[in-house]
Amino acid sequence: MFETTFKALGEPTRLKILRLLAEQELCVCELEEILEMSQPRVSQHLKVLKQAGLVKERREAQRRICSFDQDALDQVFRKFDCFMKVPVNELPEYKEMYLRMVNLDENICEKKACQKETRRINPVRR
Amino acid sequence: MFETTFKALGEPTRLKILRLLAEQELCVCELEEILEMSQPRVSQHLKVLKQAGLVKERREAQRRICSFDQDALDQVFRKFDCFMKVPVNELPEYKEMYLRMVNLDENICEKKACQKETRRINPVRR
DNA sequence: TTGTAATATAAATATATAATTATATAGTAA
DNA sequence: TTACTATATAATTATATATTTATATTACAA
Repeated sequence: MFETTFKALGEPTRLKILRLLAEQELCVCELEEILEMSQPRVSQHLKVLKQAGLVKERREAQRRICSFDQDALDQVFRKFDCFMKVPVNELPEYKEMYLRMVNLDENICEKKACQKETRRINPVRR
Repeated sequence: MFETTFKALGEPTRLKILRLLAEQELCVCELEEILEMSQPRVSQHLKVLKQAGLVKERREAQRRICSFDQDALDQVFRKFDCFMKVPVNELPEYKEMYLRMVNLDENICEKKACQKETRRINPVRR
């Protein structure tokens, strides 16, 4: 979920498209002209932005007029902020990791070294 | 700059690492244990996070203890917010695009079609 | 209804990123 | 010193993403 948004934002062409759409709505061929990029290139990046919910689109004759959804972005950022600040044990998807974290041995690294040793003595082969 | 941050955030393993570090500081081998991932894998993702300025590191004997830099993240988000909201003509790196945007022809798309036609009549060959 | 404008999508290729495996380094403790 | 612990880095391989080229779709105008 956050991954989709951040991935969408972490690409220079998409960031440009988004910044331009924040200024005014534009159709694909206008973006093509402004960015000096091919139509499929623009089109495909727009698809990613739409899938991430950052761009909305309205139809007018043959054209698809794209606009930036500021509210959607704000909402993701707010949710991300919560995600990062809530105690990790309240995140179901982190349950297992949380358990391993609280059970961390003081000498975890040496323990691993010990396991390595064991493995060297009784190696598992296939 | 934003690209680096968003790219760092837009990858599931790095997001997990960051979320864990938001809970408490951890050394590489502890992350290894919690995430059940290989040492180079953790190490390389940490490198990306450090380069993006999201993770700081302190040394204690052989260990490198990593921590999440919440302030750095907040600052990037604030700057990104400004970047998205300032008028685009105030962004030097968008100067050329801005000019093309304000000079957009009403019939930009048809114009392109016309250029295509010209190209078909006088094709450029090598 | 036919041609064409605007856009999408598929296929092929190029490029970037991630993961694994192997090796190097730097600090520590015997 | 020497051996080892913790981590980094390099090289290789695997995988994902971006770009280009070619083609399909859909709405409109003649």
